[in-house]
Amino acid sequence: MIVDVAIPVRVPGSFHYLIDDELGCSLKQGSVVAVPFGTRTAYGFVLGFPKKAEVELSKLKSVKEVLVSEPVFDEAMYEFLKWVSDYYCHPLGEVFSTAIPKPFWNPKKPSKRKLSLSSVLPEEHLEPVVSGHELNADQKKAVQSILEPQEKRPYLLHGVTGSGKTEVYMQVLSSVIESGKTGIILVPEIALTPQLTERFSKRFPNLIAVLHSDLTPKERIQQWEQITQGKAKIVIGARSAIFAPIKNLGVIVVDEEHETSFKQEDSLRYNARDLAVVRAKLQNAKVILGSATPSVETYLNATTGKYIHLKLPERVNRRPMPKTFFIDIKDKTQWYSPEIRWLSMGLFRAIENTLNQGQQVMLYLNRLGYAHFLFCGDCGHTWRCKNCDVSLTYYQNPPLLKCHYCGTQKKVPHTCEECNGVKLETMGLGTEQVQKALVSLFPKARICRMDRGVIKGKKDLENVINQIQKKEVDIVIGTQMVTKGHDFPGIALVGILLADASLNLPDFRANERTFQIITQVSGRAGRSDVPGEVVIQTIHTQHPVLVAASRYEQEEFYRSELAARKVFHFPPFHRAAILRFQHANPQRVQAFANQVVQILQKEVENRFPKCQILGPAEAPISKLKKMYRWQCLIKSESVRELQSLLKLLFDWEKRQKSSVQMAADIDPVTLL
DNA sequence: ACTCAACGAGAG
DNA sequence: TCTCGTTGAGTA
Repeated sequence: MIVDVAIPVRVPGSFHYLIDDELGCSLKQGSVVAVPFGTRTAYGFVLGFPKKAEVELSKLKSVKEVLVSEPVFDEAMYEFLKWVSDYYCHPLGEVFSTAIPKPFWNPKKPSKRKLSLSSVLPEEHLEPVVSGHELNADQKKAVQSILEPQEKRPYLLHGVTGSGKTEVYMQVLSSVIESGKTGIILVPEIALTPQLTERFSKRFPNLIAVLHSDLTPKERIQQWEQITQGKAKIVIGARSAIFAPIKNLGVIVVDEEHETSFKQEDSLRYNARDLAVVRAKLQNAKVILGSATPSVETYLNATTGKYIHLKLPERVNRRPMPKTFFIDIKDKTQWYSPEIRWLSMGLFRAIENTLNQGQQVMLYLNRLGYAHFLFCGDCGHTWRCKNCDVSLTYYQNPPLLKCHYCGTQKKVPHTCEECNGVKLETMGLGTEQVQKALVSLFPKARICRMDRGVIKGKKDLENVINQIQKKEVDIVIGTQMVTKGHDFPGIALVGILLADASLNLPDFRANERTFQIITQVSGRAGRSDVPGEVVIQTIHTQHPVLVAASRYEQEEFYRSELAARKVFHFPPFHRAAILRFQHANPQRVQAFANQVVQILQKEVENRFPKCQILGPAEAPISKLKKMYRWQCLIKSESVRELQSLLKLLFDWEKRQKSSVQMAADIDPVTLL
């Protein structure tokens, strides 16, 4: 008997093995087996039982051991994962290993696990909390529309910050479960949304499985088994939860669909939001993409009718949107002092007022550490990472220079390594510096930071959120983290310190990002009875993106952004793929990249007129972890052409057997 | 991904 | 001559 096995290695395709008939009968598609692979033992997923082998029978080795006989994926999941492998140009075995938790396919002690025994659901019966508050008219309309059985298209649930999207999700889930089906809820980072998880657990007690990155292997298995055994009806999780093996799927919700954390940025570079749409289609389920600031691609789909556009234009209880003010921070007369140029007198006064009224303040700055970099005042030398060739961020507490790419850190030097000078200076503002300055400016205020520097895990985050909600903190200084939909009712003032920071990034999504950040941060203000206020410090007080965001003129923003994307051939009108090349030897990567681009150019001329090849060029981070990196960009109006071209290229690569690594990033988040 | 053999520069 | 680190090829 021959068995076809997908092994998690960087090789496309699967491998054939022999197995004796008797043992073979215990296997099914989806079983996990140990097989000899080269000189070592590998684990692999059983795909099928071909009648004939592709290579001579004598070359086949035998399956060593059956590790898990009960399938870890079903037919529907197999179809889905094949689609993923094909679309993202990634080896099938690696797709399986990404989708299925490691303890299932790579058990430390190869024990033949029985999958059907342990039950961990608490047996006590909790009464479900019935709907928190009554839905308003818009929410009701949205729920009704989503539950319309004839409609197969995805939904964009487009609701302003604080409009109660979660209530809509819960109502839909409740109906779906009543009809005997199940749901998946994807959230940007599960650790960042304890509130949403808690609300769902209260509303649907004993029916929720939660998947997040800091589960222990044992907990992960438990949650996974809740799902496979059909006890969990709702899975809540970050991007990888799109692979949850739930049966009878009725709906997938992607909350904050515009968030870039749905995109995995290493190994299999999939986008869980896009896969939600694909999986829903394959399994005949509904899909809801929710956001106050939809991604430009989703917005386009909603306006062309490919998706259904549902709007929640009002905040719950008719709370007004916060009022917005601009302050021109390049105007010297606005500076708090010549030393503190990043804070305007206007914002200072606003903070003072808010504190005097016993309300909370949130300040947003998307830069970790104390300063952007360290340099020598004598010779101008800057400290850079030896592995990655980027400047090291300066941290003051504890004093360290850190690389944000590879994580290397070292002690802060006292003298310049080039000229022995001692006048070391820093440049660029970070949250540590803001905190330090505010402590002396507002000595009575209780100040906390909310960024990756102080929040290491789920517990830290819960603590900080609790503190803020209990009003044990007066001023919160935060990075990205504060934009993620948290509900802080006491915040009356939001200050955006450098609104331009994200505008000037060399990225085609810079405008979109900025618009989303400004809107989302502003949305943290005024969530209770006190009306909110937002102060935006900027050097471009007239910038159309900032103006549109501050006036809540969304249609205006999307209209002009879409027009620009069309003119410059950017997504969503053109699709993109980046090919990345890596090798320890700089000449060899470059040569290989050049060769690939030549081949691509020739193909474009012959058969793929809608594709366009740009590059090759050194990658923006030309050296990462001692590997030299080159890349090229492929753009195309036609997804099909782009896909065929890539298929062709990967077939060619397979025949080359070059030691230069080549990997594709399909639908990249950034083109750099 | 992982592992092994081949290759080549440095120490005895 | 021996040893260690780097590089390339193959996995059924």
